[in-house]
Amino acid sequence: MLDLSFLRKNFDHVQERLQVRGAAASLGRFQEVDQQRRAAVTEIENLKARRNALSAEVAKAKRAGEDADEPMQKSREIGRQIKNLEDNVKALDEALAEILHGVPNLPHESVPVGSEADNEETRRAGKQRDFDFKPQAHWDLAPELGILDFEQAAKITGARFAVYWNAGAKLERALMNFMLDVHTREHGYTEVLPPFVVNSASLFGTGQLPKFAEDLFKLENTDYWLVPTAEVPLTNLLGDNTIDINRLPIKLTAFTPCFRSEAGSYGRDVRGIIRQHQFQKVELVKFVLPENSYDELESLTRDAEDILDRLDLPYRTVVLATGDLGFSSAKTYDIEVWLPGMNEFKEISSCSNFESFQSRRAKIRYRDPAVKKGKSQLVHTLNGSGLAIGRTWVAIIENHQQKDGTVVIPQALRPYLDAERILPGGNLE
RNA sequence: GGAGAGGUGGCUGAGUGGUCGAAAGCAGCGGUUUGCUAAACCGUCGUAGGGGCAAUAACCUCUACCGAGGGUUCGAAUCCCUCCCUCUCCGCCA
Repeated sequence: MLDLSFLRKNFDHVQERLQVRGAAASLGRFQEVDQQRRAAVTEIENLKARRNALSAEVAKAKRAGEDADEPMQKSREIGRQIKNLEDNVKALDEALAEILHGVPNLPHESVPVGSEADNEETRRAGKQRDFDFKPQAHWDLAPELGILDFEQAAKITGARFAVYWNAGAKLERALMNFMLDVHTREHGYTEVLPPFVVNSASLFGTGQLPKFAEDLFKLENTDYWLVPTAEVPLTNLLGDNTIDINRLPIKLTAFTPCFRSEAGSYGRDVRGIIRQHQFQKVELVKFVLPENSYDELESLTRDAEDILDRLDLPYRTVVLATGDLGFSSAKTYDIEVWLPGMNEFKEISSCSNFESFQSRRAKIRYRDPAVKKGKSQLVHTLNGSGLAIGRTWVAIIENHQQKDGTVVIPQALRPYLDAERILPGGNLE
C-alpha cells in the first residue's frame, strides 16, 4: 500500500511510475473520491466538535441542577445530521480503500523498464554440464527411479500433487535441513516454525489479499487460509509492532509447505513437480532500516544463491523488469536454476524488496530516538526463497543424473543423507 | 466441547454514564544536585487523521482510538448485542 499523503502530493509522479509497470489505470477515480471523502470528514468533525461542546453544556447544567433541554435538543438534531453523513463517509472510505488496496508498489528507479522480455541477467554461475547422453527430464527419471509418484497422489488427493518415496522423500528432508542449517549457522538468520494456516489480516498485510484470493486455498467456514508462502506468517509476525532500532536488521528463516490454487495456470508446467498445489520451501525474511534495504536485497539474494553454489547447480540471476514485478515488490531478483532435462532455466527463488509497502499494511515500525523526536517510522521488508525445495530436488535429479540411471548426491548434501548416490528402486548407496 | 474470569498507553494497573486520552507506579526522555557506581528531586512523556498553512519543521486547534464491530444515549473505557483473543478448571486428544 502506498502512503496516502505521499500519493496526494505526488499524484503525477505516482501515475508515471505505475505506468511503467503497466498499472496506470489502478488509481481510478482516486483524486475525486479522496476529495469527496476529505470534505465529508471535515464536515462531520465540525459537527462532532459542536456536539461535544453541547454535551459539555448539558453536563454543566445538570450538575448545577439547571434545565438542559435546549442543548440536548440541539445535540440530538446534530446527531441525526452526523448519522446521515457517516453513511456517506463509510461508502467513500470503502471506495477509497478499494482503490488504494489495489494499487501495486512503485518500481525502484534501478529496475529496467519494460516487460518480461526486458528482464536483465545480472549474474551467471556454475558450469552447465556436457552430457554424453541425453539427460532425462525429472518427470521421466524420478518415477523410473521409484522416488516420485503421481498416480497415487491423484488417487488420494488430486491433480498437481505428488507422493515422494524412499530416497525421494529423504532428499526433500535433507534439503530442508541443509538449507536451514546454512542460513542459520552461516548467514545469521533465526529459525522460526510458524503456523501453516493464517488469517485474512495476515494475507492483507503482505499483499495477497484482497486482490489475489483466487490463488489461495481457504478453509471452509473459517477465516483461515493455507499459507501460499512462509513470507505471510513470518512478515506478519512483527505486525502491529514498533521495533527497537537496535534490533534491526531482523533476519528470519522458516521451512513450510506452501499451498497455491494455481488458478489460471492450467496449461502451464503440467508435467512433473514444477508447479504443484503443495510444495515445500525454506523462506528468508528481513526487516531492515529503509536506508539499508537495497544493500540488504543484494545480500539476501546472495544468501539464496549460496545454496545453489554449494549444491553444484548452475544458475543465472535476473532483475525483473517493471512489467514483470509482483504486486507488492519495488525490485525483484529471480534466481533461475538450469534444468538440463527440461533444457531451460527455471525460477527457483524470487528475492524482493517491498520497501514500506508491506510494513504500512501490517504496521511494522521502528523507533530511532535520535531522529525526529523518536517518532516511529516504517521498516522495509524483504523476502526471498532460500530455496524452493521441490525445484531444488528437480535440479539435483536432472543435473546430477548419470548415464546408468543413478543420481549422484552433491558433496554438501551427503552428510544429510549418509549416501552418495540414488539407485534404481529408490534406494540410497 | 462444558463452566468461569478477563482484554485499558512501552509495561504494571485504577477507573461502572459527563470535568477521562484516561489516576498511580515502572521504564523512557530533559534537567538540578552529590567526587565515581548509584540515588534523590523537578519537569516531560501515546498513536493516527483533518484544519490553521505553501511545507514530510515548530506551534495552535479539531476529530478518532481503552481487543474488533454494531447498538442504546444529548453524551460510552463505563450499559446492551455479536465476534476475536487470553487465563483457570473439567472433558477429549498427539
